[in-house]
Amino acid sequence: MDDQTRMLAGLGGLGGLSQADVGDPDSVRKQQSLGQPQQDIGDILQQIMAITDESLDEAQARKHALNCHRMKPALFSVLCEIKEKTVLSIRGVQEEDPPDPQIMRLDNMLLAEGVSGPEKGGGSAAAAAAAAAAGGSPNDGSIEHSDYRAKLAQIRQIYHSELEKYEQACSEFTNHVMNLLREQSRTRPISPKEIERMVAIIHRKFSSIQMQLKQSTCEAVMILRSRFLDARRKRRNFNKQATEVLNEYFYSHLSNPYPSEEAKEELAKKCGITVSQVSNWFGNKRIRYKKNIGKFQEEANLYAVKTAVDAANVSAQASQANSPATPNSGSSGSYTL
DNA sequence: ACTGATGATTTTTA
DNA sequence: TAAAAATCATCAGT
Repeated sequence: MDDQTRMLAGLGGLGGLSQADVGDPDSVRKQQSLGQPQQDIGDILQQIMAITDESLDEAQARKHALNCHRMKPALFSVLCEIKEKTVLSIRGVQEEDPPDPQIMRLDNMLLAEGVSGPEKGGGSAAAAAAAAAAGGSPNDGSIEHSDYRAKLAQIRQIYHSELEKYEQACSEFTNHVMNLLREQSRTRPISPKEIERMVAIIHRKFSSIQMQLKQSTCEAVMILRSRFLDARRKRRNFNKQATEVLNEYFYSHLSNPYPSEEAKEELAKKCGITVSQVSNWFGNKRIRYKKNIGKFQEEANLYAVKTAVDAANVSAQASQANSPATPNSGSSGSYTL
């Protein structure tokens, strides 16, 4: 409303000015050339207002007539220019969209899990790598992991089909809108920039939908992981010999049961476990021993005897080397009490 | 099913 | 930052 009145006022002012310089011999011609379009504009506006009351066919015909009007291109460019200067300069400024950190995080995770990576090959390779990393001992685990892999593949398949569906819908919709806008841009001042902007808006909407999909996929994978790969859920006790080695070290260093990094490495090697597992074991052992020394007394005595026997064994063997005539050179088992 | 043992993880502390 | 402490989740014997 306000715009309209202002525009009319502006036009009136223009007319007043041109009427003011009467001395100019060109003024008559000017007035004619200005007056003629003004009248045309009025006609055109009236025609436009009338369109709503007419049938579609008629409207179409009129539209065509308008399109063919000699003033149309000029008016159109003016409209475009005005629009460019008002709307776009106001709203089209904050165009930069930084890559959403959240969606990047999700993408990275899905890639790491082998869900969104390259086709089958990458996925199975990742799964195999995960299986190899998780399965410390080669004998067990392959059955559980095949289950895990199957479930992961299922998630992967759902994810991809959904993603494809969204992508297809997005491009379909974008094409539709673009065609519509292009069609309309012949009669309405729509710049390519605006079409671009619209496409960007559509893409943003669809990508937010995609993010939801990614998020739920991530959740599913996490649940699957915690169900199958969380070490606590498939804990295996160390074998007897390993715990024996660890206990031997622990009780023979009872005054300072803190193996150095090198000692841990050696113990890990001896027991067929990792260094961090050795650290865990000593952490658990220290706190549990301290909490209830009485409970561990028997075990402590046992290992004290064992180490003493071993020492004796070693010295015996040493002395045996000195006097090879000594009988009963048998296994350490014969010394156990 | 119940329960103590045990390996792993998380939180607290020095 | 490593160790202590608390806690979790499963194992394994009954």
